[in-house]
Amino acid sequence: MSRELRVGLHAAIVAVTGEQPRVLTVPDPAADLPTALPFGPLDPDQHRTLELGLRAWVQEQTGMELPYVEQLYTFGDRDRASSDADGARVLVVAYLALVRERQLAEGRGAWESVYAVLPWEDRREGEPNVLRDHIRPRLGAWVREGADTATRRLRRGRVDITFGSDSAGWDSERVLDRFELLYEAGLVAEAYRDRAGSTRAQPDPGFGEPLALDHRRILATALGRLRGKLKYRPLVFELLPEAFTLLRLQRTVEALVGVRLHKQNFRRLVERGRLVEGTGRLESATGGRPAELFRFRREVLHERPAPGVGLPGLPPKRSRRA
Amino acid sequence: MSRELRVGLHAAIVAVTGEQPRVLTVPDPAADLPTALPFGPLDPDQHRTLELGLRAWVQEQTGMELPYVEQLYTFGDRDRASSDADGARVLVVAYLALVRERQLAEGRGAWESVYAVLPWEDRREGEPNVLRDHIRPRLGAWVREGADTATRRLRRGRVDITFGSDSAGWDSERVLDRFELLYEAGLVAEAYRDRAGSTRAQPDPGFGEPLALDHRRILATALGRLRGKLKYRPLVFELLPEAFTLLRLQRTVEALVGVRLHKQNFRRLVERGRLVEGTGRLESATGGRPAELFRFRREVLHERPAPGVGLPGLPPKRSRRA
DNA sequence: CTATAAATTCTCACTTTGAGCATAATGAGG
DNA sequence: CCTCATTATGCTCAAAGTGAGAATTTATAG
Repeated sequence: MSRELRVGLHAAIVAVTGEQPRVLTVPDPAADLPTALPFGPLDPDQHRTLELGLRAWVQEQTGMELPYVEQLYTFGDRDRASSDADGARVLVVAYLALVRERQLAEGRGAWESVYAVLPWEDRREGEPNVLRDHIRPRLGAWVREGADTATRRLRRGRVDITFGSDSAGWDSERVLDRFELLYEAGLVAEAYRDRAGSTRAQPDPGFGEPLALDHRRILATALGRLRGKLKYRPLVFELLPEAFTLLRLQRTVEALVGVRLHKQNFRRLVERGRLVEGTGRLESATGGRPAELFRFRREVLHERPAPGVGLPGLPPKRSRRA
Repeated sequence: MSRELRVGLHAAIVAVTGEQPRVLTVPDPAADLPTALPFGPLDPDQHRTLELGLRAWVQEQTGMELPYVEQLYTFGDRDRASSDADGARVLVVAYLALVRERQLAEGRGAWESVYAVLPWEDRREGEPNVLRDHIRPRLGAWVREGADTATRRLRRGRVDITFGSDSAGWDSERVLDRFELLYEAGLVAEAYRDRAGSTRAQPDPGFGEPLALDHRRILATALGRLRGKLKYRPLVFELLPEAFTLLRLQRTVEALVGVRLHKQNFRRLVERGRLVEGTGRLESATGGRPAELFRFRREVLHERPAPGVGLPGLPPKRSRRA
């Protein structure tokens, strides 16, 4: 007799408010951890498609309609927070959704800062201290702990390629690789949950706020996908109001990618790509010269096959000092 | 009482032999259609991860080990060839695998040409006739059939952006978009299977060989993903022998992307990216001057975060005449 | 009226692309 | 042996795209 099989639909709903990327969280139903992403089981009878099922659960738990939804990945590891208390096998189908910032009704969830969950991903002010002071040293230790030379070289290679080094730069899209590496190295709280008798003590607080279940992994997948897709699809505009200044657009991209951009070159890219058009109106609350308000040119969707914001290089502030 | 839920693991196993991309097919177990991709149900007790389950099924059905496997997408539409005969709800988790060309043991599957299944995707000799003579006209008809002006404009936009037009070029990665459009327009055999009483007669033979179940959709997803990823990951080398000439490398990329490339520029990209290194040995069966044999420089994986073959433009043969 | 903060415009050197021409090394046919 | 077809490999050049930063404009806060 075969074990029972269930499928959960989970949503990383992302918005950007006040130059911070945020993710919508709800109280964890299991209640031993504070926050979870909205999720619920697929109902084979009611839900005609997976995405409709997801929308139904999000609607029920947060009252929210989702204008943009995209499937991320299906997780099914047996030993990784994906089996129920009653021993059923549970698959997790994870989705990314993008919404504009908005108020949430009481008790219908809260916006959690993405970088509170994944602190090492925000490099807008240069490499964050937590990376230099906590993460890199402990990754270094993990490399040295490798049983033999081959293992150590392999580990060193993985650390370098995911977290960057002198030779290889920081690849903003490798969010999931970085999280998985921290998980394998036993540096994030999830590692304790899954392999109870781990060798280490509780991880440093700097290693980010864990979420319920596998939800931090889902968030990492979502952020990585979002960062990658930004470059060739005009997704940012899902996160912005109808009219916005170019600086606001830039700040929103920066918030997501976790890196500062060169202002003039960013504008050049956006304008050359004909992604926006001026509205004539001005925004005067800028603290300086008023900025023109722009709107997204929806037509690009019918003009070029792969429009996107692209990423000009960052100004050489406190970077490249790994 | 809830309907039963099952999960199928399906593999698009791709190789390139003789300048043709191929996909591994096995006899369809249901036997009313000739060929299917290898697949089998997830066993919640035996399969520790989804990928291991997939490998087990492929091993059993084809005797093949898979060096490279990547999850593609999870399909779960209730009304689209994804529910079993006995009425259970079935999810399909689709994977892409890459292997080197090899002989198959008797009755352990056969290599089917990818472009026999998706003929409109091969533009190496310019836009294929089937597109001009059959597909575009019927898509045009579908556009005109739209109930109102808005619908027609929307349809026209979708056709232009997926199949290209004067303004928008051909985007080789939109393989799935194209298949889905043909499905919606009722031009591929799958559309008949799913909505029995369709308005149209059988589709033209030029619309490609259907596969069992939803497998052509999976193949379209696989090809699109492969085409996209080729540009920033060194996947081609999974499909090539240890040593190869630069022309062979180029032909393999061309076979997958379905487009001809400019030879000198292609080489420049490959060499500047330091993706390969010469072996000193020569291949003399070229029909002209012998070519040097190269090998993949595995080190790039530890040097740059996003190496890949990139795509120089195509020579202006019979192109851009949509 | 002046300092400060942004917004907007321009420049400029440098790299990367797209295309095509030129030269080199084979085997086949005379 | 000589010539040609065939493919490999090198080289050039203009056009377009990038990275960095200077200069100019128009607000607001004293």
